[in-house]
Amino acid sequence: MSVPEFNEIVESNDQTEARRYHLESLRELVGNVYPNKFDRGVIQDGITIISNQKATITNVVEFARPIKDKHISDLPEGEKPLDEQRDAANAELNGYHVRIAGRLAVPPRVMGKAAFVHLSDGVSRLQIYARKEDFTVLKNTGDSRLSTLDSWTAFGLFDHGDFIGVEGFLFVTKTGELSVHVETIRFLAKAMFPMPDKMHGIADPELQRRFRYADLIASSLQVEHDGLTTREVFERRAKLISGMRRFLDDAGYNEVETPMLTPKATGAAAKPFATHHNALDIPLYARVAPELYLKRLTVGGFEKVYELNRNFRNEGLSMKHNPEFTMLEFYCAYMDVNGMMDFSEAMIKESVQKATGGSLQVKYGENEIDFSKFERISMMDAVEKYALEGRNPHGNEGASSSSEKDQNDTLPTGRVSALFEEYVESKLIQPTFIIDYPKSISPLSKASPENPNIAERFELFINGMECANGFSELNDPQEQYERFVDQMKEREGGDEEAMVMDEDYIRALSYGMPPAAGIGIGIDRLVMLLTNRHSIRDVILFPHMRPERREDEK
RNA sequence: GGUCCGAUAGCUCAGUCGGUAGAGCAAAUGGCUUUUAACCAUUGGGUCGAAGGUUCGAGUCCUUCUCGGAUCACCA
Repeated sequence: MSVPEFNEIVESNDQTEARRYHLESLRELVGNVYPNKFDRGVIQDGITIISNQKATITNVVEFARPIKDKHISDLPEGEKPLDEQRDAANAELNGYHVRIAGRLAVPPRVMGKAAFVHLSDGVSRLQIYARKEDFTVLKNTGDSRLSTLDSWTAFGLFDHGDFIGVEGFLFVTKTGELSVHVETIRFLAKAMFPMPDKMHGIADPELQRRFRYADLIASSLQVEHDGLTTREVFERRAKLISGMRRFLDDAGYNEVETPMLTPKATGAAAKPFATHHNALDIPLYARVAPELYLKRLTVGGFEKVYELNRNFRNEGLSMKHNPEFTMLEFYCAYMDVNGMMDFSEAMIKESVQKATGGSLQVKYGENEIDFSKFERISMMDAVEKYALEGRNPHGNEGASSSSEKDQNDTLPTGRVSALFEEYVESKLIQPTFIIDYPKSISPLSKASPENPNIAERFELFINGMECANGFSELNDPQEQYERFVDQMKEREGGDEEAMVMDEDYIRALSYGMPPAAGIGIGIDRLVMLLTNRHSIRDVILFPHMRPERREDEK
């Protein structure tokens, strides 16, 4: 196997050569060009107010803003503050020393004997102002510092994207922008590659996903953008997930982790990834769902239990499908499907608000999705409402619609679910629970007490996408055994996705499982809705891509 | 897997009817001590995704391939 040269990875061109030259020149001036740490802080009168890890650029900007606003506020666009306003602000701001660190968010604007540049911590940016013969660069090897002349030379070797740490005092410029008047600078790390285009970021979706780090840099350095930046998408994703965790924790749920590598791929109708354990010499499968493990835990006495983690399905990729995706599954003892719909609706509403910053309405493409109300409609009624438009689902002209409900148990379920998938799903834009599923397509679900052919099961559709799936859990081991046998028959009949017999699960149910309801919520799809992203690959940091191939391997 | 679209400088993109390869940003050099998409001047930078074909001549037309996007079928 041939190992590529460093210069093949960091491709040599005029951009990288310039940066390489700057790096070597800096090494001669400051010694170690990749120092191990930099202490940050905000200091007044020699007393540290905000120290070290908390003194991000964002925190420093938030700290200084009210001080500036006291003297200069509501400045109209393009207007400069009055001299006396600025003097008053600076009289106070100059008393604060700050040590901040960040990435050069722009190429330095050097004007002969003074320079401006913005530093970014990924969220906020803060301008620094360095004046020739007015600051020094600290050496990173030894305790000494450069002469002011060498310091100015070193400053000229900083590139857009480098990391530096600076110490200085706060002030506002003539244009009213909060800035740091630099006294000392420490070089922290070099960017060998040029930064993404400041106006357009990374435009090619392949490169956005393949080089997500560069895409994230672009979203913090880009000057203007429409909608959420890539960074904001993943911040919103994190807020949704933490909102859900908090909601469940507060409701008394236990978070657990069940096996990712399982001897049997069960719990969902899906094709698994297969692997092999060498020491045990057995096949293992990446899990397709944690469902049966979580229900074993309800047998074991965890009345409320959840797992928020990845599932793996060896199926096609699409706008809505990634080989690994994140699912929240939870189970609650003594609850039925109706209680579960109530609870999960409340949970989704609250965590959507946490994610959006309070709003229950989000724009998704042409649609506005309103999370404030969730409709509930049976699959049969949905088919009548959206698909048949007056025709009856049996194909018998003249049958009245009132009699159709009574005939649910005699309907060919294949026809209903086919009609549903073909005509109804795409019309379910607003959050809608579809209820009353045919039992035959719900092998882990309990039957309705009113109708033995209907499963107490629901799926939540939003913008035509299935976002959640829940039911009253089947806890009769004998019936579960028979359902597994039926599944195995379908498997033998050629259905690769039909479930396999899980003997230990039957054994677990035979110890007694309380009545319970459960749900699985597709987190990625929910994040798509909340961030107006139309491909699941845009809400997964590192989605699956074909591996890169080098020229000599082709 | 089917269909449609795309790949040109480090980045974002033009490139007309087949006739000398272009711009902005970025880079380099010089100027500028409150700029902010800094500005002014100068300079360098190209295997036009790959291979083959048609042609006097191909970024442009044709074929095949690679990668990506959109869309359809299966999956959540």
